[in-house]
Amino acid sequence: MPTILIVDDEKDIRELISVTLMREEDYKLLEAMDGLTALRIARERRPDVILLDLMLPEMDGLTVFRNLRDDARTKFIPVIMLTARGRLEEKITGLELGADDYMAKPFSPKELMLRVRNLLRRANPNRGSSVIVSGPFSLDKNALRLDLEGSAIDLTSTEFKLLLSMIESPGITQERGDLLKKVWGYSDLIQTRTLDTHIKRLREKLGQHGNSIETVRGVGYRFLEA
Amino acid sequence: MPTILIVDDEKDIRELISVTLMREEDYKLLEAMDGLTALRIARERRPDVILLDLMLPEMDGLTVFRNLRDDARTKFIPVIMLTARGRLEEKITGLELGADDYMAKPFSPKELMLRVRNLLRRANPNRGSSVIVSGPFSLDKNALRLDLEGSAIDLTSTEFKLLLSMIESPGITQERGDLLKKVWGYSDLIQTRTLDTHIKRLREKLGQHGNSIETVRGVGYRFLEA
DNA sequence: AACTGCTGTGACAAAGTCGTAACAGTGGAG
DNA sequence: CTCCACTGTTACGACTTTGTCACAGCAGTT
Repeated sequence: MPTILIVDDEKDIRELISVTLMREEDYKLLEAMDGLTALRIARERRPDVILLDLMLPEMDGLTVFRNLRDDARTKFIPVIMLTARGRLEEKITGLELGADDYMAKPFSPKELMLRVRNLLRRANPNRGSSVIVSGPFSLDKNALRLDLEGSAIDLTSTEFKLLLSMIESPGITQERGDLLKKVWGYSDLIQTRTLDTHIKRLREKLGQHGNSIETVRGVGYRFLEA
Repeated sequence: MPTILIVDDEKDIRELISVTLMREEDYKLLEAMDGLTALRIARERRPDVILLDLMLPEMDGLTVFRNLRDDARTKFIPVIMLTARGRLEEKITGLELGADDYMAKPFSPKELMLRVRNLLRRANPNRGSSVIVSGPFSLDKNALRLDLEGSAIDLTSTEFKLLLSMIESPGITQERGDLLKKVWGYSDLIQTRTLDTHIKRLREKLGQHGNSIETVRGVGYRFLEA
């Protein structure tokens, strides 16, 4: 079910949107009333679409938007900006910054529906399954890249496969034999330090998060859940 | 039969929920009216799902929830939070803390049914099976780790296997020969002090709970049930 | 009390495991 | 071709785990 995050400090608007959306399709709705909360929710729940009002207390909408785009976890979530009719400058700035759509209040329910559906349709195929997220880690299978707290870390393909194998089942210990088979295609029996070496290289690249990879002596390694 | 714990101080709500749930499926229901009782029941009976109202006398729902998550015995029990409609902050906090679902009162019976069934389906297969619990002990097969009253104790793989062999049938005496066969693969006849040595090391690591392992002179050892 | 068989304990050596550095082979990019 | 990042392998030190032994202590019996 698609998840939609609504960011607006006016309760009426939030309810109007909820009602409008829910009338025709099944969505999961999240709501935030201020920018900081919105950013937090966006990072943690990773909605499929964000409806972002530009008039917010404290942190204004454009700033929220920039923050969304600067963080790997939320970089690709489509955003529809909302604002009072006629504030042309904001509109221009917003679209310049890369907002995916823009709506002036008051908007018609039908229009809202259409825009949301539109974004959902075009947004999903690209990403979704190719990005795996766990805590501050975000693995992009296509780019073979790891984003850690927003900054990119290049991994070699072996390192990537290794990390992926562990991160796919966080908290579960992967036995040495299993990892060797999965990543290298070796049979279980083999006696080698290759695995250890690559674990070491991974830990180095993960920096302070290196200890997310835990050694389970006599068994293997496991990735700690966030 | 799945067990469900209802935590709410309003009798009406508890009854409403009971009636709703029992109408369609067979559940075993437990009830608690305050946080402390809820925690105790949760630890002792280990329900499959907990319905937790956030408005409770004395200890509030979020605190109860944190306590549930901090204790290895209840860490993985899915929780559905209940609260009066519109208390958005609580909802956000709850979900942030890792609540598995959330419902605003008043809720429709059908919705309740669906969410409970949903959680039951998805909760157990993944994680449940790897953790074995007995009294204050909680063995995590994945981490080869023992949680004793919430704090972690590292065990070597031999110690782990040994403890597991005994804890799987609490109260039943395991003969020396059986343990040697199970843990070490030795034949029964062998004469060795190895078993005793490892029992000793286990008792040491268990600290004050070391006497949960009882010697049955001339036969073997047994793990006392809580 | 003395005896006897079983258990607990501390010490130790052997085996096993892990992390690390160094090195060499490989293949692709320029 | 040359360079270089990537990879697998080896050697080695540090540390942990394990099994064994000798012996002290204990429980139940006589």
